[in-house]
Amino acid sequence: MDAIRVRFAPSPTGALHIGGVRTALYNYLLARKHNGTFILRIEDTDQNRFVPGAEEYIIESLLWCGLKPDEGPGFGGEYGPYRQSDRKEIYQAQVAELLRTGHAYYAFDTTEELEARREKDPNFKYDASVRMELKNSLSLPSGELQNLLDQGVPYTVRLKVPDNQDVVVEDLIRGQVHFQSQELDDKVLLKADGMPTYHLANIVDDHLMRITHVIRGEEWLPSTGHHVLLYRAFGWEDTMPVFAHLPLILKPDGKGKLSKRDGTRLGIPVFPLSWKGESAEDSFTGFREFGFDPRAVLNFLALLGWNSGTEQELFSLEELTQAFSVEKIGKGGARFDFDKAKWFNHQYIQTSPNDALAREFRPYLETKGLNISDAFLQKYCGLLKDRVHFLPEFWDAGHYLLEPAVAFDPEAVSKKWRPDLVPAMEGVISFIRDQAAFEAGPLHDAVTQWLKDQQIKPGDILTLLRIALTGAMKGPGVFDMMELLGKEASVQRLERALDHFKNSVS
RNA sequence: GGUCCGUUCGUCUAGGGGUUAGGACAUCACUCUUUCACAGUGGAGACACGGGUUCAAUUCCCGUACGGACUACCA
Repeated sequence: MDAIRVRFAPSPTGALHIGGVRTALYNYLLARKHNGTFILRIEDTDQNRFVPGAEEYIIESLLWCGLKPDEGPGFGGEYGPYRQSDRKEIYQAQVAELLRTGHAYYAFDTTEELEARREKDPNFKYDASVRMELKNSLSLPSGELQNLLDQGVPYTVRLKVPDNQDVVVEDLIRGQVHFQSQELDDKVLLKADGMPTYHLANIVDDHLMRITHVIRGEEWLPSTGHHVLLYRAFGWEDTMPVFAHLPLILKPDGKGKLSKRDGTRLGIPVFPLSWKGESAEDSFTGFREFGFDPRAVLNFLALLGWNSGTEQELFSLEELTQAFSVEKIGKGGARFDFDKAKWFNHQYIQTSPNDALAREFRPYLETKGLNISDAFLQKYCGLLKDRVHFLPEFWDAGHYLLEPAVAFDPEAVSKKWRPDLVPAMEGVISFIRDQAAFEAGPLHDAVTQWLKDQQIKPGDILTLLRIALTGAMKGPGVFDMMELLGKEASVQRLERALDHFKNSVS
């Protein structure tokens, strides 16, 4: 087989949807698996929908996920330019060819005329059945055509869909899909502004860029018949890429495909990176800012509609590459399950080295104005990572260890504190103060032995020590926390807590 | 409306003519942890429906229902 060349071809009309990231991922995986080429192409042929910053956003998103294009705007490559707005002349030349061979024709119908037509007949389709009633180079007397062109009357170029052809698409995921050409309308190929439509541009570019596989969203399946016809019209059918249409990502609840609205509505990210739009309504929190590890995002996305056929759930990008195959992509839409995404991220946090976690968490700390040493923070992250799903939770789960003062939970205190425990508490604090080895293991052994010797019920005291350190009935092991805090800070906390306990009403 | 696509536990899915229909998330219980988590064990939980084909269908075929996408000079 020839070297595989795939492309991810987003349109810079705003933030890149998470479904787009999945499409990019599958393209990337296929390319990597076969030592092929992963190409980024920017489909910016709609000047009205162009959004400044969107292209940068797309690229930053891909890079954050680790999906670096081999070719694309800013990435080099022999088949550029990779931005469709820079390829205008190419499309126009190709359209001229189609016009010459009779596979396309000029159409002078205005948007208003067509709208009026659709209003009269909701089922109106610009196709062979009505072609001759409309204003185009097929229906116009030959002199009239030249006349209009000379006058500079705006026109579009449409595909002349042939009659009675069975168009077959071999889809890697769905098998054969048939279209009857008479059901297909004469799609606009070149718009009045001289820009190509998606249909024209994607065929021309895929051909010229020697794309071997088109992996794209299911929304393109209905127009794939047109695309095949276009390859035929150009005489490129023998090198036509193989198609694979991906199932959609569905809303977490209810019906329909996942939309950006669902993100705001449910308080979950649906974009890789945060995006600031014109309005608050058009601004979103990204997976990155939510505290996701890109590896978890990729892992989650990969399994949304695809699986290896084994029971493995956790995959590195390299493992995904090895295991991936387009044929194993499912056909049905996949519901976006945020709980699963959360679980994936938890897995990555649990297995991340403490220094990496500390490095990633530090920025959150700085927003709180706290300055904590690397050593402390690394140990801290190690102690807490089992109970954290997202990076920012490192704060919620253990902030009492980072802040000087502990806020005591009155309920916990009243549940565990009894005034007759004063001597035992004073005793254990002074015992702890006398310990030379301030490491969790030895400290644990020494204290529990001491409690035993003093005939004090460990349950009474250990929980109080915990409350003293954390303010509540939660958190890492008591002696782990003491080791982290060090003797001085630990004892100080214990003494302060005891004072607090004594003053509490019990 | 038309065209096209889809349908296995609540969710993501494995499987495939004869299986106790497997796993993961979520959920519940228990164990561990003198806390909370993590982890472990166990429970509950699915082949949309109707017809064929077949000795046998969840699996193949056809319908129906339901869902979705598309139906722009947007991608």
